[in-house]
Amino acid sequence: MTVSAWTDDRVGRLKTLWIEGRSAAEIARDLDHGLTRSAVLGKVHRLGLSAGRPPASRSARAATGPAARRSSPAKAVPPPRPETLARSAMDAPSHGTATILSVRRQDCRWPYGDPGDLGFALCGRRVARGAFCAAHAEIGYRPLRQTAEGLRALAGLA
DNA sequence: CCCTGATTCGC
DNA sequence: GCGAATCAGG
Repeated sequence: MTVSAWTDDRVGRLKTLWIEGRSAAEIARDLDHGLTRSAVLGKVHRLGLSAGRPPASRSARAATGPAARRSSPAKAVPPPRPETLARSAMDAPSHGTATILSVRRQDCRWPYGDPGDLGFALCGRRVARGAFCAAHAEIGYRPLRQTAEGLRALAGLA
């Protein structure tokens, strides 16, 4: 019985992880099975997840590569990119509630203010990923699109 | 050189 | 549908 490597379970996890911004290689490792990052990428594309998802950091590679080099049958060009700011980034608190002494493992460590300042604080919301809450993780961890804009919004500036 | 995603194409 | 190979790029 040759069962497809892509069981509903794995596809589900793939979607989740991909949307979270995990890299293809990382997902391949997480899903286990002999899956390679190529397999993951291939599946991602077949699922149409890469269309408008996380550009990670690579600049949109428009048309250079095997495609352009070989034939390039006018491939689908990613048209709309509506998202302007990570939603959860907007949910970030305007100041912290934890301190260096009170912060626990499950408290977001995103810093507010100058560490040498009396009012220095850490975010303190529940950790979602790594050391940060969901909103701050989006800003602090690489696979973010508009990092600069996110920080700007967070700072309350325009 | 490590890594990233993107694309193609034989299977 | 699948994924290795290959690509451009950081």
